[in-house]
Amino acid sequence: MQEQEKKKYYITTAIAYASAKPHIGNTYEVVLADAVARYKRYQGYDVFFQTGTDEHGIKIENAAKNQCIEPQRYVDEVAGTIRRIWDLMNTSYDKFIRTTDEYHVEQVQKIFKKFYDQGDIYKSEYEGMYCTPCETFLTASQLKDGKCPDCGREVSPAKEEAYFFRMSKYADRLMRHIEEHPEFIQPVSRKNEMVNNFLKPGLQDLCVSRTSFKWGVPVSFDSRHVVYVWVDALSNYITGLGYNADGESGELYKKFWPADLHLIGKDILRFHTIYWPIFLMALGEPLPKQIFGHPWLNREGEKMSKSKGNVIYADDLVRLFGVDAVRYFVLHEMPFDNDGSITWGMVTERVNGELANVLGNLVNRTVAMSNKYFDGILQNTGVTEPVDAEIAEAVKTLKAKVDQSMEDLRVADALTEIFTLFRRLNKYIDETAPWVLARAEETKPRLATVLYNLADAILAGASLLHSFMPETAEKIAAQFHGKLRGYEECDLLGGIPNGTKVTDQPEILFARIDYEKQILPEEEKIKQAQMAEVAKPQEDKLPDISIDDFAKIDMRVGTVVACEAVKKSKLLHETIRIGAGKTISVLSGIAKYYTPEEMVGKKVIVVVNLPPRTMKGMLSEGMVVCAGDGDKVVIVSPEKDVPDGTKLS
RNA sequence: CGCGGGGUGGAGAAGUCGGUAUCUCGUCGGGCUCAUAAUCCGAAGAUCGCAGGUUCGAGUCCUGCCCCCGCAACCA
Repeated sequence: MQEQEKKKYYITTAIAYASAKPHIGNTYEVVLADAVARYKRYQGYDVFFQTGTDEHGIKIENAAKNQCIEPQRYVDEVAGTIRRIWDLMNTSYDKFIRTTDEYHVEQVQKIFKKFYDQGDIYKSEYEGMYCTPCETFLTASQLKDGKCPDCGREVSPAKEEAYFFRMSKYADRLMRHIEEHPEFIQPVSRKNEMVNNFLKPGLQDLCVSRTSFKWGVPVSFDSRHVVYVWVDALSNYITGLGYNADGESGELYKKFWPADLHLIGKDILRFHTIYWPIFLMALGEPLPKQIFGHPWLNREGEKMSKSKGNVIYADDLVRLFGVDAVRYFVLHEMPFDNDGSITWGMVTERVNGELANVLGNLVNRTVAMSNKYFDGILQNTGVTEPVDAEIAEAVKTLKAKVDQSMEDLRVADALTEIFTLFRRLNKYIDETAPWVLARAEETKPRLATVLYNLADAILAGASLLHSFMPETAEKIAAQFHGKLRGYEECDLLGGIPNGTKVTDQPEILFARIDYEKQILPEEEKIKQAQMAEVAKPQEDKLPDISIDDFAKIDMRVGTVVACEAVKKSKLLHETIRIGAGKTISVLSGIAKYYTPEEMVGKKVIVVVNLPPRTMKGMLSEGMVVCAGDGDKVVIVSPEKDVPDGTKLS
């Protein structure tokens, strides 16, 4: 970079929805952004890193109602939790914006008005399914079994007055922008998805206001409406910098907008690559330079969910492994465009195999030898061997490699490169065999240089590591009583002054962890606690019925005599014997939980007096009684053997 | 034929413009003893989902098929 003025770099994460405590998958995004932000600062950029919380919407309104508190109090609490976790992860954000902040609300109102005045927003009617008790509109995709996902009750079609944004007006311009800026949507594989699925078929106008709930930014010229999520949430990227829709924007805005990078989850890529640019076009503001939709961190292929007791939270991880171990894990373990995976066992393996064995042990043995052979004094005597050049070369090329990886946002690769240096240094120790050099007086000068080189190269590596694991890098520097190096000199050796004394009390950077003893019991505890929390009593008890109502249900014991999976569905097709020579055909949505083989021979309970129904072209004449909900389903069987056809009462 | 993503040694991944298949973990054998039962070296192990095709040559390009994962539908 030239000596001129520092280049600016504005990076944001998506703002976190303040309805619940974020799990490690959500936390990953901020850590990733933090690593990028820190590295850019290290390279000399003037960085502004913004994150925050999205605090409006019906979900929050309802959650607050359930706790009998004001929505504002509710979001204050959750936003506090979120910010505490971001801080716990040692993220270096410059600004934490909340969509309930006054300046934000004011600007959102102005932006909305401006769109309306320009004719980009018009009033119409929103049609959809409506759940009356919850007072919520639901899209087809939100419905669960055709019913309300929250209360499970019937929904009915309804209309609501709403404002819409005329997306079509800007679609061509956006399409052109995307084609002309191949780097705009990252990873590129997602670009086609957006273009083919949303732009090419023609953009639908977007509903941007609601009257069905109150907890949102009021529309200034129509008090029955509140601004619906996207205009509100996306605007944070400019309001946080002091954007002013009808006047002079603040200095920060002038300096930092447009954003260099919006780092978001792949699920909301559509909103950031289509709606957000169009809003900006409508405002006459420049578009962000790049939007990166990162993959998800899953739990061994499954989604995290409390009812499975497999949600992993950042604070639990930090308690058991330490901040930098968690940062290392999420940054290193995430592939570039596939979803990543996390388990307690995997984190343990990484901590032991890489942080303790490769890095921690390297620092430890280097410090220990310096103390043992030279009372901790580092001295470059100039006695070199050809192998030293290889180390110098490794240090020199490391910077370029990390630069390139970070440029491509391949943060995991950058970390791998740094650890490749540490592995190389472990090898260097074996190649030079300091303990052999220590045996004779005449090889002592060589020994001194070897230890000096080691310390020197470790410091260089630690300097580059700082963006990813700040605490660890500083701890390493402290052990050598040295300083982390600036970007300009981190690829050069010889930076340690001769005579520097290393610590005589080496600290273990990462202790090895015994999974069975230290982690497993904790993991179990956490799991139990989550499942207990989810097991809700009373609450969703159905209305009372009479004994007569119950008597109307004809349930029989049956035996599955044949069973096959129905192709391309979640269905199993069972043939069930419900009496001598009498069988019925039943379809059940349990293919995810049982294989056809294990179903055959099972005793089940069948409801036999339901009207037959056709699914996937096959007839179902009854229903197998199961226990459970969407996440876990088990078949109910009689506790002792009874003949098929036995009635339940 | 719903949309999208993916199938590479036991596990997880890399593989840019087609040219000897790479890394980490694990396994086995060996070395070393400074170090956190750490470290270093070596070996075994992949017909790169299957079948065709283009090519002097394909994990990499084309066609068809199979399987897995999200989302949608179905889930009496």
